[in-house]
Amino acid sequence: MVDLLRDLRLAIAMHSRLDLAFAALADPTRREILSMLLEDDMAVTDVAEPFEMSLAAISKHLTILTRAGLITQEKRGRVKWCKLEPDAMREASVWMQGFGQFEPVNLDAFEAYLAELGLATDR
Amino acid sequence: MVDLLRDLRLAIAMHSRLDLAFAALADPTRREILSMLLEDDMAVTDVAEPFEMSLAAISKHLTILTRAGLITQEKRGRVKWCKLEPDAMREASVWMQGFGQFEPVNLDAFEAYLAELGLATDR
DNA sequence: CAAAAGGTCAACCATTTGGTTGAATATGGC
DNA sequence: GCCATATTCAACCAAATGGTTGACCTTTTG
Repeated sequence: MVDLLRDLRLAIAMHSRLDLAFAALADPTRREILSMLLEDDMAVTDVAEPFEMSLAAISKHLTILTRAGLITQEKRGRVKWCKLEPDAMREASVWMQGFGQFEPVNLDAFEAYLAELGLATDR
Repeated sequence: MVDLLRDLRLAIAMHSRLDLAFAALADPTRREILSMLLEDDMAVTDVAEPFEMSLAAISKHLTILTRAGLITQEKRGRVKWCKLEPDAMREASVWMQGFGQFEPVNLDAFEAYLAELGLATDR
């Protein structure tokens, strides 16, 4: 009975974590931000720079990414640094891989994909 | 120049396709439906049966999954069959795998994960 | 100390989302 | 032909989302 409740809680928690991750990934601005952070950690202002929306909007996006566990933010002085947290994507990735065995993807393919995106990610 | 436009269109299309896929995956009901379809193709009514929401609501969820390309629907007689389309998840999976090399996930792990979900997916 | 820089907060707004209900549109069975 | 079954459509609703602006707080710099 206790186990049942624990499993239920776990299931609910799992659901909501996947909810947060996928919902965070559903927005192109946020995916773009993640791509940027792939290259290096960045300050909030620098993350915002290439976008045409307000700093406040980007700040919100970063909060959503943080709550989803996809990035972490650490304040040093007056600057808040954003850091990619690739582990958080693993859970979602595991969930997805249950649907057909995708052959392990090599980085080359991913880079080719990024290159193909071109304008959108080329920075 | 033509190539530039083509790439731009491609980038936009790519974005929206990923948007649709991730947004579709962000809802627990829809993920649950995908899990169900993992076992077998199902009619809309049968998909709706375990859920506590209206048939119309499930019908909408199925439309969203279809537009995201995650399932296909084929009408035979008065019954509309829903079929998992695992390939559609590959693109999103590829995108995600760019963020850290996840070791190839074995099915056992996924089944263990499903088992752990227990109540939510045990049918 | 005063001013500038880095971020967030709060209030607001339009749009989208996820659900409902009741009517409508096939299709199948008797 | 008629009724039940399978599914969608349309109108509606509450809540969430993604954006804005202006005020605010904190830290650095001159």
